[in-house]
Order: sequence, then structure tokens, then C-alpha cells
Amino acid sequence: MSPYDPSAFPPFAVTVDLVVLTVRRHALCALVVRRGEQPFQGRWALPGGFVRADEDLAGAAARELSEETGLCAHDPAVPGVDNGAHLEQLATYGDPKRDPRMRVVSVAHLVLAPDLPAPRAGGDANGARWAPVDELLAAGDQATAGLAFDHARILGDGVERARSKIEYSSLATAFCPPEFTVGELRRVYEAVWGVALDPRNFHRKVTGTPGFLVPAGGTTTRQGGRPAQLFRAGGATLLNPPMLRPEV
Amino acid sequence: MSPYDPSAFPPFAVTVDLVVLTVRRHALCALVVRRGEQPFQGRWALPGGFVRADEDLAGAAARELSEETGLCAHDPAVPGVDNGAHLEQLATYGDPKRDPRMRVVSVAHLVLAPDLPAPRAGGDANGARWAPVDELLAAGDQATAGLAFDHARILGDGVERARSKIEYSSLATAFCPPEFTVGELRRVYEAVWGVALDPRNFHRKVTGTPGFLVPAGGTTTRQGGRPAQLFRAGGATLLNPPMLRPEV
DNA sequence: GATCATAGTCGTCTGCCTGACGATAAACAG
DNA sequence: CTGTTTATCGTCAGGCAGACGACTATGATC
Repeated sequence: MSPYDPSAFPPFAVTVDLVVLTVRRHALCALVVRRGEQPFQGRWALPGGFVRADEDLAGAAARELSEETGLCAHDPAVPGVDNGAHLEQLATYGDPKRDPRMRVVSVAHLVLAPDLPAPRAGGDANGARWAPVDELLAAGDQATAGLAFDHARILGDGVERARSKIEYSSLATAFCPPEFTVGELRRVYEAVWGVALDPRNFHRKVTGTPGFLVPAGGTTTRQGGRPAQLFRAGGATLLNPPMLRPEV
Repeated sequence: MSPYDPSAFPPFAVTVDLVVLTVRRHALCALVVRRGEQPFQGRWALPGGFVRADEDLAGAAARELSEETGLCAHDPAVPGVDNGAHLEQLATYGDPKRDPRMRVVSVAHLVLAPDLPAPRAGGDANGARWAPVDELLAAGDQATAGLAFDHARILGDGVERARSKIEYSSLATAFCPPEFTVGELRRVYEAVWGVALDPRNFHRKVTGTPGFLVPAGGTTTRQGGRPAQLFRAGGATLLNPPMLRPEV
């Protein structure tokens, strides 16, 4: 075979799928939409859609994200904007049989977003909701009840990426509003990792890691108890030393 | 737009590109092939080719790898075979202008291989060689001399992935022959990271990390000096504690 | 208003890991 | 036999992490 021969290559459909994660009520949740068409009609699926002919992959992901949630993707290359969500490429899935209709290669993206009021249904979906990832992945074991296509696997990969990435990067702040307390950040780690962390050691650790948090000046009592200092995400993206996920 | 509408989607060409890394003569090297066609005719590029109509992405990468090098990819899902190389998906590149002829989405894969006798030229390439990544990436700065397409960026991403991944996984052993010494493994780390490591601390660290190395029984003196114990890669894939890349 | 529950913040202590480095061992080259 | 190279074992001090005690500041409840 002669690679890059423009006259003879099998045509593919290329889509982007989104694993949009957030933390609500102490649980890691993912955005899912109900499919309005065959196949898998009525089943939940990850949001996504075709990449347009003149569109970048990241651009397509950002467009789909905005269409489904109204979120504005925060491009790490353009700093300063943090009202949006973190978006990064996750992995690409191209099994020949993953879509029964045609050959589809899907470039999955991972989005980490602060808790949002309510998902708004995108054009093609009958509904959209935040579902705890535990539910979605547990349901995936039963053959018929799980997510459409190979989306359970994609979701699993996205969750695993998020779990490991908040260890050595400051991405956990992407789950928080612009100003947040140490306790709120700790609850993010606890929800994503599914463990309980010592508040005192956690406080020492995050406030001692240079560039992770900068004081925002105020305090809040929205979590009850003693007022807590408000922080903003610092400039550091890589944490040194990293946060360590407790052993099993 | 109605996602997954089979009747209307822009057709894409999907390729796999390979970042094949090895360590030769204390330097991290990548496999590059000389392009025999336009565009970028005569320039060096990463090996790769079209994904076939009935082929998995990983399968396409393994096929290209075998065609270009004769290496047998070691699928992590099928343990027991370690005569081959480690292969994993790296990232996907889909800028609309990355190929001047048509819309090509390339799923790049990363291969870590032990030092090989000599690359064998693949069908479409006039030549193939191992080039130190420092050279390739430095040349990428000068506009015309670098790798074809966006391959300098892909190579950079692959190198960065390899550098970070040998920190917390046992993947450095993928650069070694089946049986190797602690010193040989240390030279892998030194070449990939581009730093000098203390042989005594390194020895203590790797032999003390459970599951990283298992004694193979013999000794060798192929590196000169006192005979060194031979080891084989242990079952562990994640290192705990991780190897730490020295600070800058 | 006293008491309690909740959450936040500051310290202390101990064990482990790391980096720096000395010392010894076992091969080969001259 | 001496120097060179590489491997391997030990020692020591500093730093970080986990366990946990103590204190503070708010709202809720009686």
C-alpha cells in the first residue's frame, strides 16, 4: 500500500465525544444525553457530534461543549480566562464495529467543569442530565442498561485520567468556582478519588505547595462552621510536590 | 446539526503515525523515514500510513510498526510476550491544514523499543534511520530543515510522554533487552531524561521498589567492570514509590 | 445566652524516603 | 601489580507524609 495516496483511502466519519465531569453533592458526575435516534435510541450516551470539514478537533469539542452546556472551554494556551472549563484531548476510539452503521473514529475529549446549575438539552438530545459516574459505570456491567456504543469505556478512561491528573497537576481547581476554600477543594479530591482525606494534612499540603493557591482576600461561611479563607487558583499547573492518592 | 446522521458527514482520511523511540549509545533516538513523494519529498518524517477499512487503530499501528521495523508490538492486554515493544496510543492530530492535499486525521502512537540492529526500510520510504531526538527537535526550529508535516510536534509530545511515563511506571524496561542490569536500566533513564543519576541511589531505589525487577539468576560483564546481576522486568506496571526526575 | 455541632487552622511527633557521599568488590587493561 | 571501570553496600542528615491533639469561629438548638 502506498501511504498518503490521495486517490485511494477508506473514508471515515470523525466525531468528538465529550466526557464532561463535575462534582455535585460529594459525587463525581458526568454529563450524559438521551439518544433520540437509532441505534441505542432512548439510551444515555456521552455528548458529541461530527467534526466539521474546516474545523480543528479541539474546536469541534469546544463547539459541542458550548452547544450542550453553554460552557466556554478554557484553552490552556490562552491564559487568563478561567470562567470556563478545562478541556483536553483524552483518546481516540476507532474499533471498526463500534458504530453499527458506518466506520466512525471518535476523538474523545475530557472536560472538567465546576458544578453547573442544570444541563440544557442539546439539539439532538431528548434530555441531558448529570449522573454519578459510579452509577453509569456500574450499569455498564449489565449488558443492556449501560451507556450507548463504547461510551462506558470512554467514560472509564476519562475518569481514570481525571483521577490521576489531579495528583500531579492543579486541575482539581477546574472543578471549583473561581473562588473557593481549602475545604471545597478537599471535597473535590475526596469525590474524584472516592476516599476521605485528613483535613489538617490536606490544608498543610495545599497551602504549602508553591503556586497552587493564592489568597483571594475574603472569607466565606457557605459550608457552615468557622469561616474559611477564600483562594483562587495559582499560576502553577504542575504540582511539586504532587498530591498523593492514598494507597488502597 | 444532527450528529450521527449517516447521510451527511465530511469524509476524512485516517492515518496512524508512529513515534518509535529507543536508546542507542546513551542517546534517545527516534525512527524516521525519508519521504519518497510530495509533499515534503526527501524530508524525514515519522513512519505511518492509512488505517484500513476493517482495521483497529492499534492494529494499524502494530502493522505499520512491523512493516517498518519487523518489531512485534507487545499488547499490554496480552501479557507474557515481551520479545516485542511497548505500544500505546499517544494523541490525535487533526488540524484542517496539517496535510496540504486533503483532510487527514492522524492517530499518533508511541512505541518504546530496545535497541535494534538496524532499521529496515519500509515499502514507501527511500530510507529509514534512527536519529537522536535532540537533533530532530533542534532542526525543527529552523523552518525548512525539520520533520515533515506536524511531525516535530508529534515527536515532541511522544518524547514528553515517554519522559513522564518512565517516572511512575516500569516502562523504562521496554527500552532494555529481556535481561538487563541495573546499570543498563540507569543508562536508559539518563538518556531519556538527559540527566546523570547517582548509581548508588538508583540501585537502592530500583531494587527496593516491589515488583519492578526480578533477579534473572546470572551475571554479565558486557558493560565492563565488575560483573553485574541480571534482572528481568517484574510484574508491576505502576511504580510505587515512583522514580523521581531530578529538579532543574 | 449556654451549649452543641460543624468546619477551619495551627502544631507536634514519628517514620520513611531521598540525596550526598564514603567504602568495598570484582572484573579488565597495561 | 596497579590503575580503571563498574557494581554494590552503608551511613547520615534533611524533608515530607500520615496520625492526631488542640484551638478557633461560626450557626443551630434548647
